[in-house]
Amino acid sequence: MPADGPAGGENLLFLTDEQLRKGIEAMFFAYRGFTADPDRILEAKGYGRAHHRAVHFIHRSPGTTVNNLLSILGVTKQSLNRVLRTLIEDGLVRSKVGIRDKRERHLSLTESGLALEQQLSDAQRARMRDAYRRAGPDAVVGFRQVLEAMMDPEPRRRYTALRDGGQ
Amino acid sequence: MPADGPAGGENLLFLTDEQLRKGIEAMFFAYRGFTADPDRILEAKGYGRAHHRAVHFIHRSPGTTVNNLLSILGVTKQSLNRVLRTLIEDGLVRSKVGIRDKRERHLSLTESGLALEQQLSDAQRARMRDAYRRAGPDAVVGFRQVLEAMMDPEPRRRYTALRDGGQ
DNA sequence: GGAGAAAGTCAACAAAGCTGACGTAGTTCT
DNA sequence: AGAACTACGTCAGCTTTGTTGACTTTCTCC
Repeated sequence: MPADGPAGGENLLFLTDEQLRKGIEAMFFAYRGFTADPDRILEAKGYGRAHHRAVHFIHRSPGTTVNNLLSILGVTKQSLNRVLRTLIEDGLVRSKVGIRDKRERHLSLTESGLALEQQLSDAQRARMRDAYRRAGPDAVVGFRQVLEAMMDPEPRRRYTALRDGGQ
Repeated sequence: MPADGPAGGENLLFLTDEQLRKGIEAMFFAYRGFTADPDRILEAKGYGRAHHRAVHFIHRSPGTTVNNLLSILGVTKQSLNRVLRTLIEDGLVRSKVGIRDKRERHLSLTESGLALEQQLSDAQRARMRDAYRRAGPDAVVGFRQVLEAMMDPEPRRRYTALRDGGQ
């Protein structure tokens, strides 16, 4: 046992506090890089990260309801409403009264909304593509596995549902 | 060429827009999980994520100066100062006037500051450890590679310097 | 010794989160 | 038909954390 180190036989060096600390800091710095490009674009247009998230998820699920968006984003309706109102006023998002249930509002992107989404996701995908390319396919698989394991159960359920089914 | 798909020979399926979109969303949901546990602890004590970051990096580099911390965190000194002031008032952080240069303040954690840091990093490491364990060592290597490739150059330089040298 | 740079502090403002209360329209249950 | 519930929107007010601008103290260099 002494020869195998404190872990006692298995190779668990990747679970040391030091390794975990590095993972934590990597997550911090990487997330900042991940949001940096969209942040610059958004700032120039007077929007923030909250607008980006709304636009992204409306784009992914056109016709989604406010309530639906709320549970994906995990914010209060007052907070989302503030963002949504400016997006609708600026003509980037369309809100249509539901047919079956008229209490619901179905959200979708307008032409200019789609244009902004394109611009934002182009920038973010470029960053992601570059990282993927430099790290290689095997690393990408591992990357996704760890991220998925790090999510809370409910977002994970939501994520994996879209992961494979998403076209 | 048609048999190999549009990429033309290489296996670049992991670079499709759809794959990249999944990576982007995974990053979003995972980061939320990543910060969830510390956020709960902090909220109970009346602190926010900014306090966590300050405490973390002071812990990692005791005796660091305000300016140094500033460039790691990438915020304005006024913003950091507000956080630092409450931490000092509450007796979690110690600020010592520099000996060689009296303009500088050297920061370090007090006993109770260390206790909070411990509590926060325990929670965050537990989450990270669990994710690592479930994904396995190979996945962890890939995870770190992609994150590193996603950072902006300057944070990456700073990160890799600490990555291997850190104790 | 004086000019200017550097480190840190104070004040005031903005974005985006939160809670709580309330209104309105539409749906469902009894 | 009436009561209860749901979806959405809004007002008011608070917090955290980012910003810029103005200021003091301290050091460095000419």
